[in-house]
Amino acid sequence: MQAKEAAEKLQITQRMLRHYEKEGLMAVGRTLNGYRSYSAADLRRAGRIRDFIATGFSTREIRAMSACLSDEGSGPCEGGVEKLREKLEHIDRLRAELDDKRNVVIDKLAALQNGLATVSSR
Amino acid sequence: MQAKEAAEKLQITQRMLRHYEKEGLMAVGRTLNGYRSYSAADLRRAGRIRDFIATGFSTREIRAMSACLSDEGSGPCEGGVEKLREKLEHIDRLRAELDDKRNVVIDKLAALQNGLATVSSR
DNA sequence: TTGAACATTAACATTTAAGTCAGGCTGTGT
DNA sequence: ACACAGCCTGACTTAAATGTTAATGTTCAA
Repeated sequence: MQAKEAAEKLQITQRMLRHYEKEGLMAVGRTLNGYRSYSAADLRRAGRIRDFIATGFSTREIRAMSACLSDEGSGPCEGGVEKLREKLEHIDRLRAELDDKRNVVIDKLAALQNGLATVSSR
Repeated sequence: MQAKEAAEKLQITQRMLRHYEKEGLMAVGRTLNGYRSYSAADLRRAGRIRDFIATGFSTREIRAMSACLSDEGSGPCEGGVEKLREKLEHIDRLRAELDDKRNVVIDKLAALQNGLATVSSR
């Protein structure tokens, strides 16, 4: 599969795919004419890279745990799990707080509706 | 509380605190001498900003949902929940894959140990 | 065979987070 | 009074992720 299609499937730009490659996060094969040719495995790997980056990991960090990126459960995944856990902590904290806020808003809305109901039913 | 202590509590640098301020993510009061004075609410807010940034949000995104940052469940939190959900998707995907890999490794280890056990018990 | 669509590389630009350093004020203990 | 630690601002710097553009090659269909 060539670049355009791969980028579309991954919902990222071709530029980013090239970026991953230049940063040494993945190696992509070429066809005779020199065009990049993405295998299914390449797609999966690129998808993981995309997710890592979207989650705030730098290319350096990602490179450091490239064992996590290949399909085969190869290496010891150099601290990948721990770092992900850290990220999760950040996210969980935020989510908890946001949920609280959402509940407050919902409560307010409910109170308002009750108030209206009371008024209109009187 | 002044800058140094605040930074220590949040486990970030003073530079980052100043950065948050300059980016318009938070406003910090000053004492008579011009020193920044961080209130408990400021600390909480800065902590949230830190978490958002560590989770891959840009200052622009954070600014856009600043309603999510104040202590009071004020605004409608401009898409904050949805974006967080997206981040969670990324993380969840990665976590699932990493867990799979970890399991593979664990299985291999177990197999190895079994093998050894079998051998040694023979 | 010409043009549209897609590919390539390379170079330049922008934005953001964060480090670092310089020059100067403040506050406190001796 | 002095030193020392902490604060301030501002500017320079770096690294990363992307965007953008330009110049050029390839494929394919009309």
